Amino acid sequence: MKSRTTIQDVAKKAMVSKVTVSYVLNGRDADVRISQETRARVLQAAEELGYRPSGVARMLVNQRSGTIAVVFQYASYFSHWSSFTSDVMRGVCEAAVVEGFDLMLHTKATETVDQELNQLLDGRVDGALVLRDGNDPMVQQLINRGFPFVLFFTRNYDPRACFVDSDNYMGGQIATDHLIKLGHRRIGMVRGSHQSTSSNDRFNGYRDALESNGIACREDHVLAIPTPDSPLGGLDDLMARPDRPTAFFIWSDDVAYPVMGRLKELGFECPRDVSIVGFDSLPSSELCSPRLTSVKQAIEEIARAATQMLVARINGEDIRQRQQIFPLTLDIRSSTGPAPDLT
Amino acid sequence: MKSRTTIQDVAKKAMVSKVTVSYVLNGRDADVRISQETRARVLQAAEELGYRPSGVARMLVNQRSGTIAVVFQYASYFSHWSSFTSDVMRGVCEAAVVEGFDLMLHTKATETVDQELNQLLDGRVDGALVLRDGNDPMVQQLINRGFPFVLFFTRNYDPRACFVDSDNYMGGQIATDHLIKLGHRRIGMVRGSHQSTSSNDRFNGYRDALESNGIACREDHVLAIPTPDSPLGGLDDLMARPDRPTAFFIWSDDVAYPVMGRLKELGFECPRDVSIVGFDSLPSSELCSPRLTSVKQAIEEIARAATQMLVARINGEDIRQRQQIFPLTLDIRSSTGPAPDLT
DNA sequence: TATACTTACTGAAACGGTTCAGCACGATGA
DNA sequence: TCATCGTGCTGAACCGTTTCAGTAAGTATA
Repeated sequence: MKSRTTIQDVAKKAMVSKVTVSYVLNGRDADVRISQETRARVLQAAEELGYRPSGVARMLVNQRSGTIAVVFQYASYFSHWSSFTSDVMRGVCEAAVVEGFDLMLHTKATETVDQELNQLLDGRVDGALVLRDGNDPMVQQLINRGFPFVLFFTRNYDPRACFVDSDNYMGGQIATDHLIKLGHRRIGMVRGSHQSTSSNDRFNGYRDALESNGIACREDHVLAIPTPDSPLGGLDDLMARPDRPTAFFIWSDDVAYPVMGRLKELGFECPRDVSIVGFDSLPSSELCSPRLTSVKQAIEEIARAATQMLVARINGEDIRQRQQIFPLTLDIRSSTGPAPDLT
Repeated sequence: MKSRTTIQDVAKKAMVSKVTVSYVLNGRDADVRISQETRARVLQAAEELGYRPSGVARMLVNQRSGTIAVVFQYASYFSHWSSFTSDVMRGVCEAAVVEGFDLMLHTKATETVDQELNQLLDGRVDGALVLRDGNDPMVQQLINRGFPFVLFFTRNYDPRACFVDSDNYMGGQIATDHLIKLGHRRIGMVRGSHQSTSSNDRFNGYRDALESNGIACREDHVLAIPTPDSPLGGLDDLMARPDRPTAFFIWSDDVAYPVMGRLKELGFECPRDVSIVGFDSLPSSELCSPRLTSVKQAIEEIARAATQMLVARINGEDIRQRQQIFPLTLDIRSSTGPAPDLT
């Protein structure tokens, strides 16, 4: 295991001090003047030795790593690396390249919050993009420490926190409005976790859309997302009732697919008997049959915005707005249609 | 910008030397004995100051970062962060967590190979998982430098190189065999780049399967994957001919979808008029209509295996086998059926 | 001929840890 | 009483850079 070529090696070969090598290689012509001959000698020595400066040593002295961390939820019912995550990463990568930052991934299922914090605070990253729930204990710790981070796809209203999120409330509204306009009056929802802000916001949007149209929001038409324990449990019962929903607004496309599958098995044709609106507008929603109407988040844009906001924080710039909320749009496809006549 | 709490601060507060702090915090009881009182004092001081050791300083002295890089192709017709990439990352993350390594992402579109190398060789990572084509100039550089890395989903037969790959040749074979067994004799292919080993292997498997069944491989039945410039150009012409293929083996599912779409527009029903076999068996292939028969790679497994191999290399273990090749399977769905009678 | 100003370069300290060798002290054994 | 040993701790060197303050020599200015 031969050890790395250091700046000292280059210095010796070029018969100058390592300081000179540093100045030449970093092109700091403004600060220190180096003669052309010396410069050439240094450059050649570096070239011949195949010298690569140690980023680690640099980080240590500069107190800056030029790297940002992306922190994911480490466990969830859905896979970490779904299409959603892909879009997120694309946005983050793009923005990071532009801003000149490298990326670290923190999806590690460490034992304790403390261990996770060690990872983030050990100087290897200048800041973090956090895709955890805004109430995660770790988030509070980061706030208290004054560590530069930006939440995305979630919220935390602490005045010291920054976040970029979709307008989930609006998402619930436009999905529900669309169904109401199609004549549906009994609109069910398959909702996400009660712990998650996004989930609650979507639900509130759904409820308010109903109520502002004079439709009562019925608890018994709201189902929880399936888990390994209770996979679509309530759906069969609900659809067996005479006052069954004629449409569903569903937490996410990933959940909408199996729901559509189950409804078909139960003999309901979509959209003739029941309409479905999903959330995320995954690429697959264009391929499935019927093509799924779905609320679309500007995932890449949000990811880019969050990255830019983080970089601004790292650079100590004044953040004009610490909260950014992006509007949502509805991709109308063929899984939604006029309400059936059930009289 | 208050500077970080250092080991020195803890030492002062606990009234010991920083060496003692280091020993206590690292639990090096075997090497150096510390009294219970001192230990307690140090621990408390560290706790009260909220001390987090600098990973950077550690890396510098240990000459080891506990981090591996994942290097992606920086440009391609397909999106970086497709479902394929998701699966790859899931496998890599899992294995990295188990092995105790952190992850850096290198998808950066740097100007030159040299700049990219700087990134990898600057000591921030102990090794790299490389998802570039095996002939990428960067790969050769890494080999020459003796940098620990493992290629995956591609190959390089240099004896100093390590790789983990799918048996693409076999993939081409089983896809084609399946079609032949269904009675197809005129089987087209939409092939990938001529530069990529995987692509050539798949093609060779396809060709050999044909020929070992007494069917000539016809150049005019082989199309290139669509690019922004020539989107599915040759397909229309090919299908207009009387000796058109009755089946296609297609480079990837991502390409298969638009091909299926176009065939439908041209009035061909799948699988009645034409059968399609894709490659990757994406989740969407279960959702699209008809459900797409597709060759499946053990993506996560390969990613895990590559990660483990890399860690072994980093740890200086003797690598038993520097090449691992994983078999492929065929997910038979409804896009393939008996050959139509075209007489 | 003394003074100031460039030019070209360098020594030493710092960044925040780890490791090695060694030291002071009290207890033990001969 | 002296050598030996174990215990508990520390000084100094080191990892590979950058930065600050300075120095020595040559050149222009007065």
